[in-house]
Amino acid sequence: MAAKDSPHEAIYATIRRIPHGKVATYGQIAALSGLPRRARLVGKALRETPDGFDIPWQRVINASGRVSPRGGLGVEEGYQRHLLEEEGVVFSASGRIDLERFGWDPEARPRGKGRGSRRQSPGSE
DNA sequence: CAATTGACGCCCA
DNA sequence: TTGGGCGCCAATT
Repeated sequence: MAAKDSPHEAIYATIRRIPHGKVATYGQIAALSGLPRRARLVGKALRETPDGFDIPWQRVINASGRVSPRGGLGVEEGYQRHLLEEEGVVFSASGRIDLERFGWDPEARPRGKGRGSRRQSPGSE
């Protein structure tokens, strides 16, 4: 395959490590991939990614906590939402996700034997 | 080489 | 809170 050490690979790798039931923003992915301000590049990379790819692209959303319109065509906007709901992610009435609860925390990522840190928010719900 | 676009992010009204 | 505008950086035409 392409022997390209493009940032694409780093982006995919970062997205792959997003835990189940959580979501990350483009800027988050970009930063973790070593691309401080290249949130758009992440989006571009994902756009190049065909449906059925082995990465949880559905967990990638924008900083607004909403799924990106993706240009309007391609897949129904409800599709991504459905996938996230299946993972346990809850959408607000406005169609937004609580990044406070479902936002992936890269700093809290257990490595090695770390067991879990639970970022449970005492929210009202 | 220059201009335009873009699965974005942040600030202001 | 929601909506609109400007900015950042790279890729594409």
